[in-house]
Amino acid sequence: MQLAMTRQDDQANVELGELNDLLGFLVRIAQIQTFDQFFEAFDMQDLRPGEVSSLLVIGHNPCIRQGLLAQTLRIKPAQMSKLIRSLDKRRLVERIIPEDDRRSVELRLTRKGESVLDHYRPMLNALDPVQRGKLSEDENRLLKSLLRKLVGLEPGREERKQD
Amino acid sequence: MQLAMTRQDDQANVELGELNDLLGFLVRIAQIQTFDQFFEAFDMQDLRPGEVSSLLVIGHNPCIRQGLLAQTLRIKPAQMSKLIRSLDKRRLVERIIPEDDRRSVELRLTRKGESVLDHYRPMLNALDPVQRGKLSEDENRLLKSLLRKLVGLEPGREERKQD
DNA sequence: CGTAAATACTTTCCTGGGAAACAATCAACA
DNA sequence: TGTTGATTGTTTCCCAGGAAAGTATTTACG
Repeated sequence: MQLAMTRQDDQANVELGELNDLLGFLVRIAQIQTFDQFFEAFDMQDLRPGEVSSLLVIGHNPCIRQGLLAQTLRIKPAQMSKLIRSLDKRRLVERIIPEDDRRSVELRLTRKGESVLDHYRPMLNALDPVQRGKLSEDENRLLKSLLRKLVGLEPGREERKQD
Repeated sequence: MQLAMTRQDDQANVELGELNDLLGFLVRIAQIQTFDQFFEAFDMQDLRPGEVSSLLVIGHNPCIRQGLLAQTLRIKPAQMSKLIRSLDKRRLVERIIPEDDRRSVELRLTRKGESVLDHYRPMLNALDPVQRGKLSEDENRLLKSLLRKLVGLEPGREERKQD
């Protein structure tokens, strides 16, 4: 058997230059990698990242309005519309048109949605960089904290309280 | 004039739940934000992120092969093909078919490519979170360092040498 | 009340990026 | 040398996601 090494594989000595110091580039690489890992973990579950995060937020905020959900997850309203329609078709969420504003849509998890979420929730742990041996506990906590600060999100639990 | 505040704007008190602690989510938000900032800075320059990073890497690695460039930037070969074709059409890069392997393509910046790059390079600084007042110097350095570790990239300059 | 503007979501259309099939070239080896 | 298989890049086709226009409902105000 041959060494499956081609000239292409000397990726190591490509000089990245200022790219290696450009946050946007690093974030993009991290994004690709985390997405790959997601699809690896959720393989064949026909649940996509946006759907999982939508289910999570709906679960924590029953009767949240669709527009607010979209805004929270940085998903464009047009796309959220399709996404929710799909979740609705699969009976994972319930669309409620409130009487006091019939333009809007309120969202709740169905029983089925809750159980699906409970079932797949453990998989999220598999995505943890600590689990994957990429970072230490401290590094992981620090990284997330810095990212939250970068994007202007509220501090996580472990940063708010000291217990 | 009315307060442009609608019920939708109480985004602050949406409970993110475990999402707030999920690295993949934070990375996605950061990605969206850095992309927005890129397009803000490079507005109307018809240079897209992948094109800028390609130019940068080609500049630092003259005669790099197209496949290796794609692999380095995590851009799929099919897309790199179009991207390079576009840069070629605009005379920013030169495609060289080497005699010793006529399947492959070697890339160099043209004179025009170099000057375009030099001209827009300062804009990259505008994307720096320190410049934008989002992070301190130390936080920025730390964040990038952690991201590099997460994705398995070589440490940056400031981590290698201590001068 | 009635009309105009704002809001919330949806639909339509289009572009960018991915997967898979393809073409060209090179390497291996009888 | 000739044939098989691997490598490199390209083309084709398809789908997710974005922008803009459209629909329904509500609010503002004369």
